[in-house]
Amino acid sequence: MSQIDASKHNSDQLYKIRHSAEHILTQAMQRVYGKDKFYMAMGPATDDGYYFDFEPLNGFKISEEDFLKIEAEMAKIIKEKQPIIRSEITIDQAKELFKDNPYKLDWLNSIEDRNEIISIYKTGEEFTDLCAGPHVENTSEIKAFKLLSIAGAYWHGDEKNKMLTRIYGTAFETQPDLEKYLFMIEEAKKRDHRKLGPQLGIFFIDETAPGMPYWLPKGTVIINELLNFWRVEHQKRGYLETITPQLNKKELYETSGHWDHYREHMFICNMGENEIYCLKPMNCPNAMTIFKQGIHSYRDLPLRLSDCDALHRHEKSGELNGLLRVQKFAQDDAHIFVTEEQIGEEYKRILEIANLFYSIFGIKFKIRLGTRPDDFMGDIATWDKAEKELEQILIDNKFDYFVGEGEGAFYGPKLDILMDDCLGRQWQTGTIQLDFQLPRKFDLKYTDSDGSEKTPVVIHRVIYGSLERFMGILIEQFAGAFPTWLSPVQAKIIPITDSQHEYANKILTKLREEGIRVELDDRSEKMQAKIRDAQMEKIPYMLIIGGREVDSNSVSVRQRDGQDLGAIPFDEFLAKVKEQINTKSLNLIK
RNA sequence: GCCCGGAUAGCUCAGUUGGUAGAGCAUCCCCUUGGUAAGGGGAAGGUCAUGAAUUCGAAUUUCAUUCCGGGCUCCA
Repeated sequence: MSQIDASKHNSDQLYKIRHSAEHILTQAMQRVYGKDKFYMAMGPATDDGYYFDFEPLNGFKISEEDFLKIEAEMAKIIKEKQPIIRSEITIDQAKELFKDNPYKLDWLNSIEDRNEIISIYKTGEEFTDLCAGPHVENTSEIKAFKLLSIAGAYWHGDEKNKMLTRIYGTAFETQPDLEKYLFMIEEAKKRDHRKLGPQLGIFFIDETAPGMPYWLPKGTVIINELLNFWRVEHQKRGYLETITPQLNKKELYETSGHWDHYREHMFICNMGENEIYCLKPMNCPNAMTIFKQGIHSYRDLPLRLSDCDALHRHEKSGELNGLLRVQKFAQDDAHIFVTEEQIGEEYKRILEIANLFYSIFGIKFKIRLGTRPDDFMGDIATWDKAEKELEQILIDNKFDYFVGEGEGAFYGPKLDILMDDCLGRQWQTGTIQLDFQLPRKFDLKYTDSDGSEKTPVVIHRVIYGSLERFMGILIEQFAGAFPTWLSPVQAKIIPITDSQHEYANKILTKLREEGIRVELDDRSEKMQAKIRDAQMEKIPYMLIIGGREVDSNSVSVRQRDGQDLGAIPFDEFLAKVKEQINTKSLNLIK
C-alpha cells in the first residue's frame, strides 16, 4: 500500500544515491555470501530509501543480525571508489548475460515485449545488473546509508508467485540527513496510536478478541462525540438513521452476492441446517431490505438511510494493524437511493460534508477516483459516463485528487478519501461508491413520474470510514492531545492544599452542570506532581486552586501547552471554554 | 496466508557461558499541606505468553501454538 512510485524522481541525485546504494547492497551480499546463495530479482529506489528482492538458494537464510556484516562490506565498496558505468546491449546479449537468473529473464521478456532499450550498469569489474538507471558515477558518492529491515514480498506483487526475501534500506546525501530521518521515524513512533491509545486509557485489544478493540471510558467519550457531531450534521441534511440486524441468514447474502464473493471474510454461526447465520460484514444488504419494504415514488428520492451498527469482518492473520485494520468496527455508513439524474448533485452534497468534517479536524486528505476494474459488472457506457461525471465534480470543486486506474469496486466507480498515518503509510478512510448492481440483485423499484417502474442507483458512502480507523488516525494527528471538544477530560481541578477542597468541589459541580468533562485531583500530592500527571494525560486545562483563587472566586489556568494564563474569574473561564467547545475549535483559549 | 523478528511485575526495561528472577514508575499504607512537569518511608506484586522436548536442573536450548511488530497479499 505504501509502495511508492519513485519514477518521478528519476533525475534526482537522491534517487541515484539510493538506487546505487541498492546495487552496492547486492554486490556486498555477493561478496559476503557468494553469488550462488541467491537470485537477484529486483531492487528500486523509493521515496524514503530502497529495497532489494532476492530468492534465497541452497538453504540460504538471512536475518537482521546479518546487517552489520553486510553494511561493513558496503562501506568497503564505497571506499574502493568503484565506477558505475552504463551500457546498452541487445536482447540476445542480455539473455546470454543473465541466462542463469530466471527473474532477470522474466524481466527481459517483458522489456522485449515493450520493445524498450536494454541497459546494464556495471560497478567496477565484479558486479553487473540489468537496470534502467540512472546511477551515481562512483560508489564513493554514497555518503550515508543504512539497512533497515527484512520482509517478504511476492514476485511482481502477486500472491500466486513465489515469496522473495526483501531487504529495506535507506541512503542520504549526508550523514546528518540520515540521522535526521532516523530521528524523525523515532519521533513519529511516539505518536503511534497503538502505544498512545492504551497509555491514555482510550482503548486496548485483548488477545482473546484480536482486532476487536475494547473502548475504555475515555475512548467511548470520543467515539460518542464523533457520532454526535455526525448525527447532528447528517440530520440537517436529510439523512434518516436506522438500526438493522447484526445476524442475518445466509440467504440474505446469497441474494446480495456476498455469500459467493465475500464468505471468507464473514463470521458464520452454524445453528444447524437451514439455519446458518452470518454476522453482518457490511450494511448494504440490510439497507436494500429496508428499501424493499413498501412502494416508492420518484418523489421519495434521494432516500438517505444511515446505519452505524457494528460490523465484523474476518481478516487473515497478519492483516490486522491496531485500530487501522480491525475485525470489529462501525462505519458512519449511509446508503442513498437516487435516480441516475441525481447522482451528480448527490455526490456534490456528500463531498461538501467530507470537506466540512475534515476541516473540523484540521486534516488534509487526498481523493482517489477509482475507475472500472477488470472484473466489473454492468455496461461500459454507464461506467464511462459515471466516471466522467465524478471527475467533473472533483474538478469543479477544486479537490486534490488523482485517478486510480482499475481501482473502482466491481459494481461501480468510487471516490476514496486517503490519509497518512504517523509513519507515512496511506490509509483509506472515507469512500463514496456508486452502485448499479445491488439494487438490481434485490430487484428494487420505484415509480417514475411517467408511471414506469425503474431501478434506483445506490450511493454507498462513509465520511469517517470506520470510526476505529478514524480514531487511530486522530490519535496520531493530535498525538493524543485532542481538541477540547473531543478531550475525554477537558479540565482538571488541582487544589494546592486540602483547605481548598470545598471550593474545588463547588466548581467541580458547577462545571459538570454546564456539561464540561472535569475531574478533581484531591490526592494528597504536591501540586507539581498533580500538574505533571495532568500533563501526561494531555488534559487541555489545569485549574489551579489556592487560597488566592478561593478568595477571588477565580481559577488559575494552566494550559497543556505550558502556558500559564494566571487567575481568571470563574465565570469568564466557563464562558471561554464553552465557546471553544461549541465551535469545535482546534486551539486552546490562548 | 506468506517472509523476518518479538513476548520477563499493571507500565518501561535489566537478567552474564542453562543453577527456579531484579530496578524504576504505577498500586496500597504511613509521614508530608506545598503556587505551575515527579516530597519521603514502608508493604505487596511474576507458573518468565501457552504446550511439549532435551537436561540432574530451562526465563535462558529445540519444536509447536497463540498473540504482537515490520513487510507482502488483501482491505474501511
